[in-house]
Amino acid sequence: MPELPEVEVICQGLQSHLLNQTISSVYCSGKDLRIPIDCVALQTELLNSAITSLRRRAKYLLLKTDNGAALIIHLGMTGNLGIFPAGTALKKHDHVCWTLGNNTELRYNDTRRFGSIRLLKPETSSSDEKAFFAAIGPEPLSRNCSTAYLMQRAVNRKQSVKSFLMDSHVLAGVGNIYANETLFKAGIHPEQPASSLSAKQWERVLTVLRKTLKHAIACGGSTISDFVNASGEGGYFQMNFKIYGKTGEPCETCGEIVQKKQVGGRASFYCRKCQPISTNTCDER
DNA sequence: CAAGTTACCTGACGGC
DNA sequence: TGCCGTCAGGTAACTT
Repeated sequence: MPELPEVEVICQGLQSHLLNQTISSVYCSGKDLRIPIDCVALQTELLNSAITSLRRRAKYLLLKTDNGAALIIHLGMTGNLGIFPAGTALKKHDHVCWTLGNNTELRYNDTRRFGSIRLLKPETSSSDEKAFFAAIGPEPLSRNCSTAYLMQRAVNRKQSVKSFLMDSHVLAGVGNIYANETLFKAGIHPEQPASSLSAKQWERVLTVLRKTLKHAIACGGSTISDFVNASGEGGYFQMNFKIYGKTGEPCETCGEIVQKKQVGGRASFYCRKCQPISTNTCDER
């Protein structure tokens, strides 16, 4: 479910509920996520420490406590974090629950268990954090992501531009929905090789991507099936989808029927007229 | 080494 | 009603 905008919305929504709260107990369902959960370690490292910060990097949430420990949380496809009154009934697929000092609980719910919760111990959390995030590409909304950077990374890459945009080692936080939307608005076919885009096209991709991500964050993210923010409210950016999930419908721009095709193993939606497969070799480069 | 494929897991949906 | 196949927002290990 969650791509950069959804994780950002959750992060912002949780801030006021979590900051300065002391963790008084930790519950685990016993089922593992994508990586095993060490419940004993979660208890020993976090108990009676206070949450000092929460921020997003890529699709990860980084939560730090005053004893120097940290959690790196990923929501996978169906993960979510929410605040609930302490003691109320757990829901199906609630896998980790942190009781906080103000009589509330932070709960991690994840139907498919594709998410992950990594615990960084106080002694090594700083270097572990750096190492973990070093492998991930720059934030598309930050200044250190530029047209020049994307062009340079795309040199000699025969891979489709869509897979390239979704590669977390290249760019942080871009998933299937926003890759589809961005390429539609930029007028670029998802299967065009990354190395074949002109400077002008890369500029358009980055501009459109940033605009789309910001718009989605402002809308509270996209709700497909079950996404909700920390207060249990869905986002409404899905109302603004131009191409994602529109198979068989007329293109909003030109009326051509929207196509669906697997690209890099992921469902890809595009308009044949608005996103022509360009074999531009030298003219625009 | 780059790029494509598969596995991880549950649930919703459509066809029969 | 139910059984079966297909599909789903992500990531990383594996294969080619």
